Amino acid sequence: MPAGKQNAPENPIPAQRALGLLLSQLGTHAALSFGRKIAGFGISPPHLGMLRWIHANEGKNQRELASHLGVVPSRMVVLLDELETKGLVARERSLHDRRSQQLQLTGKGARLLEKVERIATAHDADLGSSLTAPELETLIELCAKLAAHRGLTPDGHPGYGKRSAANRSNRKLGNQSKAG
Amino acid sequence: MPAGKQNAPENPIPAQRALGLLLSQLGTHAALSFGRKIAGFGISPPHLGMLRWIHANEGKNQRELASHLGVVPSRMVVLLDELETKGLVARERSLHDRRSQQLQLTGKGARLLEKVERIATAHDADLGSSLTAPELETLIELCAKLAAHRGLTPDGHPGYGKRSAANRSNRKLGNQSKAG
DNA sequence: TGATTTCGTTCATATAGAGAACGATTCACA
DNA sequence: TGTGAATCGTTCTCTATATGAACGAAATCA
Repeated sequence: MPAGKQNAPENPIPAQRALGLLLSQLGTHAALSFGRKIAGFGISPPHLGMLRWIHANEGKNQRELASHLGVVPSRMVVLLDELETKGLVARERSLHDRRSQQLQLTGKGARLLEKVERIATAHDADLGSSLTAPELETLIELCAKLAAHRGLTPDGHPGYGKRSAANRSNRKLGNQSKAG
Repeated sequence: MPAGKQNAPENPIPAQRALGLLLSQLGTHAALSFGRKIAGFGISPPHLGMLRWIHANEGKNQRELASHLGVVPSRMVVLLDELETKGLVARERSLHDRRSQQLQLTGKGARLLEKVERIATAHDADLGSSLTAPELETLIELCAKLAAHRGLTPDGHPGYGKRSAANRSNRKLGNQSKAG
């Protein structure tokens, strides 16, 4: 489909077939387009991940949330500030340990989460709309297999800090962004 | 492996099966881990994309490179400065149009590209190492199908600016990063 | 009790990316 | 042929994202 670009001497894997490149493209596309869909609600994909976790783990503190998501505590403060300012999440000093903040969704937060989950579901359906049902099933299965093998669990998924769940130990990176 | 997290009331698509989330996770993981592998050479994945394109399109100018990669011109200046400083790329004022800069790889750049392509090939192999050969073939095929349907060509792939090839028109986004 | 650790926070800093404006040049065309 | 418009690359400014150091308050250890 695209023209021009025939004169490549060496021949590494043709770009169309490079798994890493494909995944990077698709992942970025999926995340950005989803981000656009929920931007109107004033939240970003990272925020959604937080809302989900808080919803499933009411009363846990910031530390736990941060480590599940692979975010540094100081960053978590900012992200939570944003959600709290919008009235979606409430921080409450724990009675047992007055250092820690217990997190919970507000009614508004819970309602918003529900709405956004519907959008996420529709987004997923849209993403796979060019495949047949069995193809889609296969794709998801293979992706899940890959993710499991790389230690990528639904919690602490990349996109929250460069130290993703799978790299929590690995310090020291050069400069880079995404793509490959 | 991780415990706790059973009490989710509504039930949207279980996170393990959400295509968008999986792709976002895998894509970010693939890009970051690849970025780590080539960081030692002083370049990042975006730089590699540039080297590839320049190699395949010697003599074209920055404008063309920028638009193929979906990067804003002012950003391209910086990225090219980095490659030029490292002696990998040469800018040369065009004789026909003295506004534009013709791009080409230096010998050093070409040699580096070759080395890095080998790493990329190995990286791809590693990514798919948990699948059987036919599974891998299937996965790549399905991903390619998805990518083609979304208008994501090997040129101008996401990871270069938030306006990926597929969104070149779409302005105005809220705040967001990746993940979905 | 005093030393140490933990939690959340602030602050300083770094990086990536977008957009506005600009000088130099080229182009359109009257 | 000359002038206004468009184009190319650049610099500057701003914002978003992310990290790490240091710190106060509180808890825990010894």
